[in-house]
Amino acid sequence: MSDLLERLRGRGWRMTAQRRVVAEVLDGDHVHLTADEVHARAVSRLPEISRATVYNTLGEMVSLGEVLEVSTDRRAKRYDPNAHRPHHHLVCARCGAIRDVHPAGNPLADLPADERYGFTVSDVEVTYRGICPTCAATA
Amino acid sequence: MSDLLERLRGRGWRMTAQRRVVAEVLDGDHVHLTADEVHARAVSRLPEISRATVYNTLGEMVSLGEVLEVSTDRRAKRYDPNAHRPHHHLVCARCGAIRDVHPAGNPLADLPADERYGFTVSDVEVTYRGICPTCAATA
DNA sequence: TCCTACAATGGACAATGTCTAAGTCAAGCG
DNA sequence: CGCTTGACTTAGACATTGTCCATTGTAGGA
Repeated sequence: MSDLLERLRGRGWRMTAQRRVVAEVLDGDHVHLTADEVHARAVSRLPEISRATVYNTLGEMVSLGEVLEVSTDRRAKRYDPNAHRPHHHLVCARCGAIRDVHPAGNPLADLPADERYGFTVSDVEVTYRGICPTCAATA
Repeated sequence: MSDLLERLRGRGWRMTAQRRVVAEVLDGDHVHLTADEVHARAVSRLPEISRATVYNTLGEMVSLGEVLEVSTDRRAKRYDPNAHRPHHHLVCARCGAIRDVHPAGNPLADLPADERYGFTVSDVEVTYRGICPTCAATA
């Protein structure tokens, strides 16, 4: 049984077949799926699930802090079930493949006070870009 | 006369009224405009300019490396004429305001070899998020 | 089992960006 | 200066991603 599903259940979520399927798809393999990819996989298990429900469910999981939204390009948002280990992302500029990475150092500390313009800075997001080995081989 | 315009001219660009207007709008004040905002401002100087031309022109300036594309949210891409000074961005989570910032340190060096998964990493993009003073005041 | 509030549905709508076919024009050339 | 030509512009259709809403369905408690 899925950890993600367990955590959601423990928060008093009303459990429905749709929500179960979305959680299972997300938790299944730790790739970073788009909402439409989640929908496609969910449909194969529960054919009548609607697109709106998938969007709603993903949005709720993000609000609950159980799933992270990742936007590495200007295309679709991606959903990352690995919300409880802070991490950043490494993206292939050619094929869009994404890996979680854990850089050393704390970029938040690297932003001096005189570069904060009075903002209350609470979060930082780091995206590394490059070419993955597969794309490099077929260059 | 605009620096940006000068640089573009020096690259053998065919100079048209439309391209001139787009370059002037971008270079005018160093905010980070969306494509549609650029279009709106361009229209006020050259009423018959089309949306497609603005998109095309911005895309060409990005390809030439004279302008940077910035995607800080899921909404529109923004265009940053400050392409020749490397920098990162600080974004207000509430109103979307963007400031250029220059953090200390080099995040590229913070990614150890065993976290690179064979990628050739060439670039890193850092987005700080927080609340700007204006939004904090009206909270 | 029945109720009721919460969830799901599907289809319209919105925002952003891309493409295409046809017309227009900048700039080099004679 | 006036052609010629191919690059540029245009308008609008189309694509993608995401949101909204009114209606229908259902989980879970009494």
